[in-house]
Amino acid sequence: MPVKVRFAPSPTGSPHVGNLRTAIYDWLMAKHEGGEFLVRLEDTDRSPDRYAPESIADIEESMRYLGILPDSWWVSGGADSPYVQSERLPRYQEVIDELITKGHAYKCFCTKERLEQMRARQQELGTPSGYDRRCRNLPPEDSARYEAEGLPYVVRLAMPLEGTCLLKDAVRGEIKYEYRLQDDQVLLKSDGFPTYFLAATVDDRLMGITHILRGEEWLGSAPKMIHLYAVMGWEPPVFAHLPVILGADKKKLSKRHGATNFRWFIEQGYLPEALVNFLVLLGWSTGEDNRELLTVNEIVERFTLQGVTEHPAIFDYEKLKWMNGQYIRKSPPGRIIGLCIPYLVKAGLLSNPPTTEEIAYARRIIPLEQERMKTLSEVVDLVGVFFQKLDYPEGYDEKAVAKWFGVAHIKPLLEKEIAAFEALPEWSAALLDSAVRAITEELGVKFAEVVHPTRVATTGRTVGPGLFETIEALGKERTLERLRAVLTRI
RNA sequence: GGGGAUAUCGUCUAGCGGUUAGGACGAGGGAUUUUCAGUCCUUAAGCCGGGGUUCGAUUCCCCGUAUCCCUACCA
Repeated sequence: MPVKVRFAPSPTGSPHVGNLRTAIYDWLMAKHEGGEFLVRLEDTDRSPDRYAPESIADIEESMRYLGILPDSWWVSGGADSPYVQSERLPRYQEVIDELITKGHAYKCFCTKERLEQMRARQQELGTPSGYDRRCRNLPPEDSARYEAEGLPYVVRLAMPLEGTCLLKDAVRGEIKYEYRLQDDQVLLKSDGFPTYFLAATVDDRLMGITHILRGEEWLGSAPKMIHLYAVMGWEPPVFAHLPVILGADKKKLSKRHGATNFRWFIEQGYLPEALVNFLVLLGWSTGEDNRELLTVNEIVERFTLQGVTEHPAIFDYEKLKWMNGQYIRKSPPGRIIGLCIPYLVKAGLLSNPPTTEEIAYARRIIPLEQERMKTLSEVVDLVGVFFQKLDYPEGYDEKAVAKWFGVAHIKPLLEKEIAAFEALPEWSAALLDSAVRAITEELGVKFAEVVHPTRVATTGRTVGPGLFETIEALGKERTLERLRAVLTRI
C-alpha cells in the first residue's frame, strides 16, 4: 500500500518550529516512499483566544518557504476535500451516531462545575484523576429527557474497563497501556464540534492515512484512538511518535526561549535549506556515516523512520547559525545579493525602491561580506560602513582610532595615499595594492602598520574584507573623501 | 497523586555484546592572511547509579534516580 501521510496543524497562531519539523518529516517520508502528503486544518477549537484565522496564511507561507509543498491541502483542494475540519462536521456526527447506537459512546450531561468539583476531590484524595463515568450508565429515558429539556451535553468514548492496549509505535516499539486507567475521552463538544481525538481519527480514516507522525506529547492519547479504531472496525494506521524539541533549559521549546515562531526565522534571514537541514537533524540522523550537511535531495534519499531518535532534542541556535552560514557561503552571490537588498532597504541604507546606481553598488559590496554572514539580517551591520556617511570622527570606532591613528607615520601616510590614489590611472585592487606597498617602502614601516591605519581611515573600523577590494568597492570618490576628512581633522 | 516516554562529551548525535566509544556545533591551541570571518590542523570533553544475563556489557533485562510529556467540552 502506498504511503499516505498528513500534517494537521491548528490555526492557533504562527507556526511553531516543532510542528514544522513534523511537517518536514511528513514531506520527507512521502517523498522517500513515493507516497502522498496532505495538509489538513484542525480548526475545531472555536474559542476566540485560540482560534486565529490569520495564522492559516502563516502556515501556508511557512511551508512554501521551506519548500515542503503537500500534494493536496485547502489551498489547492484535492480528492480528500474539504481539508478544513470545520467543514466536515457531518462526517463526525455520523460516526458519533454509530458509536452511540453501538454503545461505545454516550452522552454526558455533567456540568463544568460538577467536573471541577470532581477533579478537586480527586486531587484532595490523591486518587487517579479522570471522569468518574457518572453518565455512562444513565438510563436511556433520563438521557432523552435531559436532551429534550435542552441540557447541553458532550459525547464521551466508553473505554474498556479492563484489558490492555498494545501500541506498536514505529519509533518506540511496543508500548502497553491498561485500559482501566484510560479516561472516557470527550469526542464531541457541547458546541457540536468534535475534539481532536474524534476529528483526527475520522479524517485519517476517511483520507486513507497510512502513517501518523506526531509529537511525543500525543503518546498518551494513542490508546483512546486505537480503541476508537477498534470499535469502528477500522484498521489503525502506523503511529510514529516523534521526540519533542526542547529549549536550552530542557523545557518544551516555547516563546520564552526566544524564537519559536517560524516568522522570526524568516525575518532573521535563515535560508530554507539550512532550516530544513537543521530541523531534520533534531531527532533524526543518517546512521550510516552520520553526515550532517545534507542537501534536500540527499535527505529525501536517506530519510526513514528508523533513523528517528527517541529522546528529546534541545534546539541549539548556535548550530543553526553555523549551518546557515555554511549555506550562505555556498550560495551563488547573485542569490545572496537578491536576498540581502530588502534588508538594506528596510534599514534605510538603500532608497525604497533602490535606484539603479544603488543596486549596482550593492552588487559590488554584498559579495565582499557574504562569507562573513551567518544570517541575512547581519548584512546590515556588515555593509553599513559602505553605505553610511562617514565623516571623521563621526562614525569611527574609538578603539580603532586610538590604536591606529596614533602611529608616528599617520600623516605622511595619508598624504601619500591621497596623492597616489588620485593619480591612479585605473581604480583597481591590484593597482591600489602596489601603490600602498610602494608607500610602505618609502615610509620604511611594516606593511601591517600601513594597512591597518588605512582601513580605519577608509572604513572607520578594523574588521572587514581585504583592504584593497574594500577600497576598490568603495570607489575613488568615497575613499578620497574619507581620507581627506581624517587628514584634516586628525 | 496517576500514567507514559527518555537517559552516550555543555549541545546534536553514531554505536544495534568484544571499538583506542566515532562525527558535528560550541570551547581551547596552532597554521594561513593586511584585520575579522573563513579554511586547514589540533586539544580537552561522554556511556546517570545499582543489580542481574553473559566468557564479555555503552549495548539485553530489572530496580532506583533524573528529566520531559500527558492527566481540559486545547490541540
